[in-house]
Amino acid sequence: MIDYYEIKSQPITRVMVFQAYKKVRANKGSGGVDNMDWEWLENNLKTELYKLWNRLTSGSYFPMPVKEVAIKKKGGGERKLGIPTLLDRIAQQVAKTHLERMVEPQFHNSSFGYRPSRNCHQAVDQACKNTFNHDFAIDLDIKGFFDSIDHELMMKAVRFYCQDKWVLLYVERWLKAGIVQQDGNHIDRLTGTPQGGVISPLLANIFMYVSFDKWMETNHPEKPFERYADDVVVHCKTEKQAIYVLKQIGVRLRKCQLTLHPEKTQIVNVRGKAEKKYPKGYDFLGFTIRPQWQSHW
DNA sequence: CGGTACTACAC
RNA sequence: CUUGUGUAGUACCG
Repeated sequence: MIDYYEIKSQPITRVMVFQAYKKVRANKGSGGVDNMDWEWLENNLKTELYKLWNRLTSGSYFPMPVKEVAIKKKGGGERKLGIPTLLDRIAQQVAKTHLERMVEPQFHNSSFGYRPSRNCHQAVDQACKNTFNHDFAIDLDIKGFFDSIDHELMMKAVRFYCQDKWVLLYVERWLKAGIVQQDGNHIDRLTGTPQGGVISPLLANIFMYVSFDKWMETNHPEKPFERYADDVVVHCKTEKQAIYVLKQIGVRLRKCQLTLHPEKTQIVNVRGKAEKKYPKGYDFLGFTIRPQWQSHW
């Protein structure tokens, strides 16, 4: 339990809630488990936003479970979305804006995904540059990234960068929020952050900053990399280094309860000394990167 | 500068 | 029915 006096040091204002409402509404996304739609919310806007603000500031805000929806991936698989209620998405937007302001300046320069003023072209551009003077690249991907994020480690990471009680309280509640499956069954969420949560991409970046970016900086500072969410390229000079670093990364990520995707993770030899053993190019963010040239599809 | 309506791509 | 973050483009309103 938390009381008003603990959280009023970083007050949530009604303006913040209204701005968040406008931002979330601009997506025109569908409703969550309560089936509330934008038309209804607009008709009851004053009372609903006031109620939400009041709950957020008092610490009595509890999110509803997320609505699970399976969508087809173009790769052929299935992706499980966890769709929060409209009001829960608005609440997340309030916290996301606040938390992002605190952590964003500290993020690694080689992190490109889900970040303001950054795009995949910058990541691909940097990958191309690093490919010129590094013969080997590790193209790695994390299996079920959003779904496997450990809650305790996630909270530890957030706590390190933000001490606002209300942020910590609600981030934990959003992580722990239940799931209502399409057949109507309620299940608990033990790991992961919902794919569909406004704050999830930011939480993912915080998690990977601690688990990977910062770890690379201290343990392999001479190896440049580019990270876009869970899609990473690490550059190495030699085959031996590539094998060793990949192994170390695997160990590190496992300590953070993450697993490398066995199919999508590979060592690439961009200049042909070991051309028999490794592929000589790799796909990154929709581009194919090879030694002399780069092509889109 | 603020807001709306679409489109496309990455994850 | 299908969510989210980010980027880019086009049109429009104040």
